[in-house]
Amino acid sequence: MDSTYDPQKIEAKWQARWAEQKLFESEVDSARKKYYVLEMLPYPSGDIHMGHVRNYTIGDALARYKWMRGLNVIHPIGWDAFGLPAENAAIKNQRHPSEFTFNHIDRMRGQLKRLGVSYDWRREIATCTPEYYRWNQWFFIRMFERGLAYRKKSRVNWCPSCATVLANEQVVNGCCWRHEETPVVEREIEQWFWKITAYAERLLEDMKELVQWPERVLSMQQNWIGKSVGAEIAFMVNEIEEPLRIFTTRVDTIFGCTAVYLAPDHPIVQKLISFSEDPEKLRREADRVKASAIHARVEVELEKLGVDTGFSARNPYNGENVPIWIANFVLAEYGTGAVMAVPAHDERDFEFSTTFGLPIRSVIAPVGAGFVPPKESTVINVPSEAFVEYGILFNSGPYNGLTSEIAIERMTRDAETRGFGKGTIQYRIKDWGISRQRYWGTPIPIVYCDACGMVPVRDQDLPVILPPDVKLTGQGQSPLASVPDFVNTRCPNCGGRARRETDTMDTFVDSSWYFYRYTSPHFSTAPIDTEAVKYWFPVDQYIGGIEHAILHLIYMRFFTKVMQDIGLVNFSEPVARLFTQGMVIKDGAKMSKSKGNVVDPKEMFAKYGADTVRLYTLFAAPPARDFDWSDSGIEGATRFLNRAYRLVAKHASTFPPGKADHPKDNRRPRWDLGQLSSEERRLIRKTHQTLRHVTEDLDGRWHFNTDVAMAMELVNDLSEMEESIEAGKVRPKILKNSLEYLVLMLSLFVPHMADELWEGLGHSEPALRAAWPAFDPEYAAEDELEIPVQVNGKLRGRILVTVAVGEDEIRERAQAEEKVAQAINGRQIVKIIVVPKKLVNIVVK
RNA sequence: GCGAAAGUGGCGGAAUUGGCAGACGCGCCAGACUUAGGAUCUGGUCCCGCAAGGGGUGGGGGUUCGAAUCCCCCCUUUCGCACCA
Repeated sequence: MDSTYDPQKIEAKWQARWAEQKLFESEVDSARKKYYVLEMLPYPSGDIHMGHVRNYTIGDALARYKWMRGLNVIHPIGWDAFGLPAENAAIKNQRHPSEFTFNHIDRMRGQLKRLGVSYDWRREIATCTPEYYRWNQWFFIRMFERGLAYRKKSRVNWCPSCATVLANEQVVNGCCWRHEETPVVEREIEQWFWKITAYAERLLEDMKELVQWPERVLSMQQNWIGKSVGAEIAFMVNEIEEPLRIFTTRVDTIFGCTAVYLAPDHPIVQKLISFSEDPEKLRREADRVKASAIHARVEVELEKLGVDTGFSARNPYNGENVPIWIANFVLAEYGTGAVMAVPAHDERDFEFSTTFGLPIRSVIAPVGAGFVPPKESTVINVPSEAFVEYGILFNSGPYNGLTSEIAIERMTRDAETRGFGKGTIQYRIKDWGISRQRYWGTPIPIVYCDACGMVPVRDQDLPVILPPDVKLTGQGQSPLASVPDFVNTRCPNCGGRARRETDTMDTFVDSSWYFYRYTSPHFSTAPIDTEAVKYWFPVDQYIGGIEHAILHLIYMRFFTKVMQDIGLVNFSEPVARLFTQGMVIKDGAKMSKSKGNVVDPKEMFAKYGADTVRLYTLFAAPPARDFDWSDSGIEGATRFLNRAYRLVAKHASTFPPGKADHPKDNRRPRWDLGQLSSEERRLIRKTHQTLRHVTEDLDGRWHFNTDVAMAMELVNDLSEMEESIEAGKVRPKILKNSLEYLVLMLSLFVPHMADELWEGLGHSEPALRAAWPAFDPEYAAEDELEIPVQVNGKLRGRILVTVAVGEDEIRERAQAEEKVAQAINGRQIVKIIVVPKKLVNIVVK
């Protein structure tokens, strides 16, 4: 072993050896307990960035720890390889997207190997290969068969300059991201949807199982699904005798209804216009309201705007006629697209009514305010603001005096028995639109036949291969439509002439089930090998960025529920524990090319080595928080590694050579603390304290920065003890034991350097094959701890006590009593209460 | 506006359940070794004070022998949702 640290040499050596020894390869083994560590698969953008480094370093530390704890660990990686950037690059350079994609994968794979992450590379997948995407198509067909995949007309963002469809993310301030001057227009085209709304309730319900997910992610998902319980009530439009359904969560306020508002896009609007006395005028005004609503998607704050249609609707509860307005703030896509206006008890209605001079009628009184409801039911109050809480009903006919809760229940029931309404549940979540008018994605396996209609491709004809020769222009609709050989086909049903669907799937489909595929990446008769999934699932730990809190992490849950219904899996949630790491920022902003604050991992590997980059990444901040990169901070990390390496290497050379393989179980040498020199005691204590900290932290808290800090302290202590060690005050056996434990701990964070040192200490196998040593509570106890002493409840200073944590409380007490007796010289002790590490409470006479 | 999280030195951050605030590292200061230092090593580094001592965890109040930690009010920041009826 060299006496100085040469990361480039060491890292190349160990990466080669790990691969040679197949160190990270694992197989189903029902005799052993498994552990599935998963990190979110990267998009092959060309080079890994610091966010990747952080993500994979966290996962790697965990995987290595679980391995050393004796678990059968699966730790896979793959590529989210379809998507827009490759297609855009292809358009620009007139090359094929696969060329970019596979080039990028090769580069990034090399960089991940350079980082030394413990992946089982045999399980690598790329979602753009037919072997993978054929199963996307298989899932599509299963969805189609179950009525979960359907087609409907839907709005898309269309850039007139590009002459193509834009994803929502490509719309910037209402304009195209490539043509900042060109406003995006809406177009209606037929698109495929997956009925995730059918699973809304289960997605909510099963959150109960996700006890190890961050609260933040769950509340974001809950918000996104947006369940609200309410009622649909039909008002009758008097002039055309047609019912108009509104949705409300507050049917108890309906006696305070003074108008009905329609969304500008509500279907009945056109009808009202045509029946209007002055259709031209109403149309003009309706268009004006509509235009302001569209404008609102760009603006932050929308000024409320509306127009009275001149029509009126009958409130079924009290027979009262109220005007029908078109209002710009009513959403067509939520509920029924029509709402009742209760200005006294809704802030938006209140604002609208005061602006347009509509009447305001209170019908709910605050509970317990000593409020006496007015006897006259015609009284119109004019409050200064909307009262939106639940309360007691008045001015509400037969429902007067009821609480809101009871009234909602009873009024909903009455609506049902009298036939003008019903209780309903609304969700904010919408069906998942999966069609993309793009080339670089999974072809949708549907054929259109004039005779048979929409027919799914037969399973045995999958995959529908993405044709390689396509002229990508970025203009017009789906590129696949321009390939006659692809489009023209035979109907799977009748054999007649037919056309293929030319849209491709959203890439979120790819990432919704990729982690199943890792367990049997080459399985050829089904998307997954159910035996392998049975063994490896659920994912024990999933690690990734918070930016996927909603889309990916909901789609993934949805997919698993569908798979459960198909009978592919026998559980409903795929991920037991989720961890969302913070972002990597520099100079106060997220690293990005446009900001010019990017730190390239490649350069860091070349300058410092992978271990230094890993150590710094873990040390600079707890993984859950954002991490602010500092160029001088990493210098500290490399300094530490140099020091640690030299220290261990120097001592290692003094130990007699010989076979000294670490035991496969976690037995450890034991010493009688009383027989040791104080230096030996100090070293053993520090070592076991560090071990305890690191062990407990990896088992749950995940503040790896403090683990690294503890390891630094241990190295600092060893340096300070250098003279005593040279003077022979610490026996080699004890010193070597401490150094070994130090190296095993370091192997989680800086595996290459640790393996080099581990070998230097006489071990023939990598540290990963060693058992994680158990800390000894007695050794890990604080030595001579200073503890506050209270006498009769008053603080009386501090004493030094030896406290053992855990097991033997008697010993703690005996020692404490003796010392305390000395401390309070001679007074009679009635009672002593010892709280280890915290407080000695003494009662004296 | 609603919801969530967070406010600790010059900086990143420590302080498992209330118990020595500032671990560990960066930076800075001084020194050693050096032709040299952006290498390495040693010492110092919350504030006031020569010192004894006192003050100090966004601000104000409270509970407690004891509060960065628990409770109430206020301020600030970040993130998510933003007319969802």
